[in-house]
Amino acid sequence: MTVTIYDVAREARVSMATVSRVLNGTAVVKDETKRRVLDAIARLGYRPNAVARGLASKKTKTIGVIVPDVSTDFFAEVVRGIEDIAAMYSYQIILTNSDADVQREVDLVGTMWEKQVDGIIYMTNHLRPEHIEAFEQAQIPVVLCATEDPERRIPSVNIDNRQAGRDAATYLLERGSRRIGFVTTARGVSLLADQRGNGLASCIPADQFFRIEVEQGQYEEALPVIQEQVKLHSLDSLVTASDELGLAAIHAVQDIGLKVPGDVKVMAFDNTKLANMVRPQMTVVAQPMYDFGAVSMRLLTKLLLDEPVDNLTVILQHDVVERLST
Amino acid sequence: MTVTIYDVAREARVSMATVSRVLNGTAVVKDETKRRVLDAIARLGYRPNAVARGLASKKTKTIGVIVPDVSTDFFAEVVRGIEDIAAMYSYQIILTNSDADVQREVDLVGTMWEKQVDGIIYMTNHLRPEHIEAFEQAQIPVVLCATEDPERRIPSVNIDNRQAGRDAATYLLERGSRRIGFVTTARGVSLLADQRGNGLASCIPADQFFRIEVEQGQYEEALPVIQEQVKLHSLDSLVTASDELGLAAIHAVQDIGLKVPGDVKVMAFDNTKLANMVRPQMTVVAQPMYDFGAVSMRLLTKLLLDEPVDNLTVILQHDVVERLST
DNA sequence: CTGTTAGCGCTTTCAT
DNA sequence: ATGAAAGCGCTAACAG
Repeated sequence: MTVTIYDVAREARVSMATVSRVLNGTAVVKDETKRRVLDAIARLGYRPNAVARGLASKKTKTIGVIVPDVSTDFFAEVVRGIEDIAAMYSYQIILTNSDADVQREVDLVGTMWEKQVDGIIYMTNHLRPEHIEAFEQAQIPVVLCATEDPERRIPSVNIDNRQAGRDAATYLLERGSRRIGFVTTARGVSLLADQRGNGLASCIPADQFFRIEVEQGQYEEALPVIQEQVKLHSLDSLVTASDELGLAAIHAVQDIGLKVPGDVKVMAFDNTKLANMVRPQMTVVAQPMYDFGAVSMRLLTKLLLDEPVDNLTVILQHDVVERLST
Repeated sequence: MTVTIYDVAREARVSMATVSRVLNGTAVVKDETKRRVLDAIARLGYRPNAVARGLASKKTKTIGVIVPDVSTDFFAEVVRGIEDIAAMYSYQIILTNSDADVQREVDLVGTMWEKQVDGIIYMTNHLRPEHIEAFEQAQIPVVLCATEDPERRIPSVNIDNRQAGRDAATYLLERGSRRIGFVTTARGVSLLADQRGNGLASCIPADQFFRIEVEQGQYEEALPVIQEQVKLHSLDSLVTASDELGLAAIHAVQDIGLKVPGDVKVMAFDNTKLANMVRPQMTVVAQPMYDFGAVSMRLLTKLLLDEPVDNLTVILQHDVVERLST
């Protein structure tokens, strides 16, 4: 039924070891012999069994990817970046969604362990001791992606979120903003969002800075909250933790009869496709989402292939992109 | 270093077979013995090696997912549906992007074969003989997702795209539309889009129907094309193959000084989050994206677990959702 | 209810 | 340059 390396060996009149050698390029094989083997492989339609190979070699050529939710613009783009580079290095990815639930995240590391993945690319809102412990127990190389380990124990790829917050603040302050609202999720939910908030707060006088919390960070629920806060505090500017919230901000402002950017400036984080597709097009602090994934995966390949790595915590550049909402 | 089933057996003073039994519930084990085994497992921090298990049992509990591009709203949502149900049945998914390239798609089936996946969920714009051949060669159960096999050889989950096209046409015709443009990708690129187009065309008099082709189907490139065609043919309605194109349609119309829906009605396909987040909110033919994935995966589990299946080609319901753009 | 024994299909020494 | 043989860690008969 299934054709194995034995069948190929017999067909080519060599030993299975030789077949393995031409398959993996592990050692020099005489040209003539190699040809015979390749012919046999083609004739039989042989495909090496990666599971058997994985058991024997203890390398599976698969990478575990743990992400809060792929269906999100941001992470979908990151995952694309991961998969592209993985494919380039002949790795496949096992994708799992954690919904940012700590218990589930830890369980997933266990699953990845059982699957014997060669490495893990890990995204979460907030790295906890439980995560670190799970990584150590599983003994699998991990790269944090768009996720920060404040103590730099785990390799990671990220931007400088605090600086990004400061840059947003500076941008607005320079343009005369004096009552700035920061639309974000509840504190503690996302370390990154909190850091951006801290960056903003560090540049803006306390009496000019207003934190606006939207539980899930979704468009629908954000609209009324933002409207209320803009009116209540007579805000002249809004910074949002995501493009989706940015759009909510624009609409919320418009719905109470004010103009963007005339009455209220709106500046979002991320720069997904959405930012460019709405009217007015949004000024954003752009994040290199695809690169988060691509660079993380590249870093992981370096770790796996024992290539030299000069820096285990890489900081990608962010970028203020000025458009029409400010 | 790594603890194996042998170590557990020794620690629990039973044979490896017994450990395997309590692990898999394959046979009845005395309570007392089971307890000893479970204790040993906990004490040693044992994790079964899924690769070894896969080699021995010829089942890997992993599913291959081949998708044109996860970073797309539509497919990201589908993949989420797949993964949720997969997790529910203790399957993991290997995710790969094909960019809708036929050669790459065929190669990926080969990769999945090598990885010994238990099944494949397959999405493509246009099913070709090469695909069918690849499936047959690999001998792996396949479920087509949001993809149609006109000859119904392969199990699939889809909506009735022709009917969806007719429904869109009917909706607009009943509301007085007489010059209707269909904004879509080039013919032949996407069978589904073509079928919807056919559905539309079958209900609309030929001299009232205008096909507007946008090469990649993206927002930016669509804007000028749509503007030109709307002016050229004095269109009073636009149907678009995606929400992204729907938004492009709205903006294109507004940019030439016309009103949506006053002067031109816009109706999109899909109903991603976007449709609800733009102004005016878009009337759409809603597709059950999450369910495409979830139902496909569920169907695949039935196939894999030999559960009875009454229909191998399942047609999900679509739905016209009226909002403010028509 | 539990133990013994073959493999699963491949990689990897160790010889030659 | 090539072959022989010993596992990798587990499941699955087959005994008992």
